Amino acid sequence: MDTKSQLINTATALFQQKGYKSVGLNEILKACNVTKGALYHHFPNGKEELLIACLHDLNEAITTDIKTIFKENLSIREAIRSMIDKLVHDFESDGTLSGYTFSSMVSEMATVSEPVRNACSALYENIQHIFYEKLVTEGFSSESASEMALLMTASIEGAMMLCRTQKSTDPLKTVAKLIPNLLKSF
Amino acid sequence: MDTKSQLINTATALFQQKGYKSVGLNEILKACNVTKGALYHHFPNGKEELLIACLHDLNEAITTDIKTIFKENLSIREAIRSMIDKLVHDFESDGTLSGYTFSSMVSEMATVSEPVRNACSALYENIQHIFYEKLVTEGFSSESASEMALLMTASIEGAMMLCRTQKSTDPLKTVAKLIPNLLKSF
DNA sequence: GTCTATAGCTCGATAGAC
DNA sequence: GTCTATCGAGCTATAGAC
Repeated sequence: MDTKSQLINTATALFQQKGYKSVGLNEILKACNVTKGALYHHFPNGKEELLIACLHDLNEAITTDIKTIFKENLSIREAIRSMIDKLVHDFESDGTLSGYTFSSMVSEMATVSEPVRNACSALYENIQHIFYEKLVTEGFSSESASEMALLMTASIEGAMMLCRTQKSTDPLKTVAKLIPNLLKSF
Repeated sequence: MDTKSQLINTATALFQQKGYKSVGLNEILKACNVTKGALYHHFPNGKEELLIACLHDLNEAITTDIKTIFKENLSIREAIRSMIDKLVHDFESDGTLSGYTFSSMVSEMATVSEPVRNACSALYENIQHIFYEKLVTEGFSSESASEMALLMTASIEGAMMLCRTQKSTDPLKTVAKLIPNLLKSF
């Protein structure tokens, strides 16, 4: 793998685990055996540029990931369930919440850097849009679909936060169990 | 107000806005005209001890706040609505999300410091417990009530995250609108 | 209980050789 | 494109006078 991708992959994982400010450049560089000179060659604007690259990368990864799941599962109920199963499985296997979460980046940087806030905003919008489209093909009205997509995104992201504080996957499991009920309520 | 409370109040607001690591001790001290010596007199273990004090303080503030709202509003639907109205109003008036959110503290510190993670965990549990009790008095079964309390907490916290990225209060408003539907679905 | 001064460290970023 | 050496700023924390 080329140096640039290596940096992005390592940094993304570390940022998701510990947050943006908690991870120093030296830690990233050491983890993937790259030197400072190489980093600043690929990212002349330094750490923040690297973060934005990570967010763009994450955007593509998450989008294709969710789309694949949605293609393999006919109903949205099954799709959501297998999506959350994947998050739960990842969390249980490596102990870190790396999946579709970037709350650490959002809450640290959204109030501080506009470019970062925009990248995060685009990411959430993409996720919601995938949910939205699936819901519309299942017969939801445009308005209901966009509201539901928002609620699903929010409750999953919020559940990940609870998982992190509790060191448990129960919150995600509960949300997964309840989402079908929500869909019924429309 | 005494120095200690002053430090806690100022630090809490700044941590909520910018996150834990983004706020330096100097910034806090300057904002409330206190010197380093005074800080380390009240919090010998430094910044992290101050953070934990902020979380405990926030815990009490949020708990009494929500309990008051729940006393004034008979149905849980009205209570949730007026609770979220308050969050929306605060966000729109001062532009920062200071309300019942500490996601920045969670995502930065939960994986790094156990004492902080425990304080955050206790805070989420308290909030959920207040919801839970209200739901039980409204006739929900114990199991349904605790599931719903979790879903409500998660979706509200997730919605705040979306509000921050979008610089808009719409996500919170949408969630407020949908929660009654959720309650119906049980 | 509060002040100043400063230690000691890590950070992100830069310069210049190769 | 990658390396090392280094800068200057900012950080948390400490020491000691008052």
